[in-house]
Amino acid sequence: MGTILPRAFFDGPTAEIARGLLGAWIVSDLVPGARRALMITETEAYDGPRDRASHAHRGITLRNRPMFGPPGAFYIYFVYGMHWMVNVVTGPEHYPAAVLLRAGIPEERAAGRDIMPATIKGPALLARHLGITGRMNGLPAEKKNGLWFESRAALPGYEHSKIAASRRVGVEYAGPLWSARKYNFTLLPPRRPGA
DNA sequence: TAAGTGATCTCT
DNA sequence: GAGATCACTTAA
Repeated sequence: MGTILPRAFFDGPTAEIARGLLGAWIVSDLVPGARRALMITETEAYDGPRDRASHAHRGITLRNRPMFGPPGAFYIYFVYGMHWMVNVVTGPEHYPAAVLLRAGIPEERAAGRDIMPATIKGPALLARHLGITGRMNGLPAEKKNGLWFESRAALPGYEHSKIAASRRVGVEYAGPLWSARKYNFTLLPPRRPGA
């Protein structure tokens, strides 16, 4: 059990929150019969109206509206006719920004193994693993909504993990300046597997 | 490397 | 209303 991250956690600079979420957990009661949790290992920041990689760059629309709303809510959208993407909204209300959740380690595979735990890698796979669909769009991350964030003790081997910052994935359309921005954050795995 | 898939957005 | 695009995944 961990401490639930309050809404205030998300009311700050987006890149900072994207880093802060690494090693934190997202917990879901959305899959019938089993609580699922992932330790977050990869995030991306989409920060403000000038970020040309962000859906909010061209102003508010029906789809991106949650990005303009209060921090700590989910922004979830559908792409390529089959995939759900999960973001959590950051920054002050009316400032469009969010953090995309791209990868995590499932707790059931992480516990008590001496092998390297398998990572759920890719935003659509992460969403599917946690049973997340568009019905969570715009809702705050709270336990009563079945999807929330927790701070917990680090997984074995991850106690002193470093963070790598690199370019965001799949945003070439944003042009050289914004696609080169190092807004992708990855929690580096331990040198040796397990603990 | 390319197909699959359909909502969304931008232009007519 | 039409056409292009897409913060991806999987099979080859």
